[in-house]
Amino acid sequence: MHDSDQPPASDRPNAADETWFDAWRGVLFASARALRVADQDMVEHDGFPLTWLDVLAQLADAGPAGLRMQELEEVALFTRGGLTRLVDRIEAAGLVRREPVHGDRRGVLVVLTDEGRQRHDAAFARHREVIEREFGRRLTPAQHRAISDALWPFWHGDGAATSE
Amino acid sequence: MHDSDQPPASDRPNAADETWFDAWRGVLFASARALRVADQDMVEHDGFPLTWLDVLAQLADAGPAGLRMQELEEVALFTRGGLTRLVDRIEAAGLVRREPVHGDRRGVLVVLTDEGRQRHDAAFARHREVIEREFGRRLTPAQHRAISDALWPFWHGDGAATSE
DNA sequence: AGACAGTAGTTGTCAGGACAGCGAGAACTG
DNA sequence: CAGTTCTCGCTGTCCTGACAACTACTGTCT
Repeated sequence: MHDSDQPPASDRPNAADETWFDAWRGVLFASARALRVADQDMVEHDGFPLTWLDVLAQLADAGPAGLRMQELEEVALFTRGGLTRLVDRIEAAGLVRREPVHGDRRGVLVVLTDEGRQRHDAAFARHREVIEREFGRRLTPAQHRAISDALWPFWHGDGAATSE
Repeated sequence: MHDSDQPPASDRPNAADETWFDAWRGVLFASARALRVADQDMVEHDGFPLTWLDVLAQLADAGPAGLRMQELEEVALFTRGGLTRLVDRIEAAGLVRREPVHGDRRGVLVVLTDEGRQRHDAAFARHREVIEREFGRRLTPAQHRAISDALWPFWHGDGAATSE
């Protein structure tokens, strides 16, 4: 947020100690920009926001058995709390349904409906295209590799989920 | 969000067409994780959230003349709308004050107070430390360089600010 | 079995962000 | 200089996310 007019790191090799901050800024801006565009696009074309895709994608990955609220909350990227109402909305739209858990009457199983799966598939395909356009195509394959390798630990366990 | 258990891109060089998606995921998770930790830390230690720092930092960069609401909205990273109430809160906390614009009675100039500058400096210093810990120290200098160079266009003009 | 702690999910309540509409003022036009 | 249009920031209203009770149920311990 500061020093916004400095040249890229490659132009000032003496500032090695500060380079991490430029890297951070890049990550921050790239994600903020792409997410905003992707969210707008999804609301416009699919009729629901990115948070819904987050939930639907987890359920699509989980298979036909669905997921319990608790499991869903653990794996979802955006929503840390307030999952109840989010699922309420998605259920009201008919993309998901709640079922009792066999053997635990406290629990609730969230399952994709047929329409939910279709809408997810369509939205996810479109989402990939948007991200590819807003992010992927702006970089070279070598850059993809470099970023992917460097940032891989952040989404592969590593305590990335909740806290330290 | 899918394929969450695959090895990193470096382990499956044949999937070159898909590597951008892993890079995206890395960017997404890295920023989400660091931002969440940073926001929590800031609320806890500085008493205000990251959105305030965003505003304060822009004002600190802008110099003693301050910024008009409109300019502030253009450069702020997080807040797209609703800047009025955000500035209301920051003003109520005494970190900022509104002044009339000489020669345009519609406009409002937002200026840092002395306390605002002090609080900004402290919060920003701490914020850097948190980001360095949560992001910087997890990567090598070479990786910082690679990411910084690749993602630099996203925050350096390029239409990265608001829309296409 | 009865008491007790732990777990699962929902609900109440409130703060923050999104969006549309508003009035005041400025700029442009004839 | 009157009329129109545009800009600037504020306000009303709704929607979503955060946090804290609260209910229902499970499991354990004696």
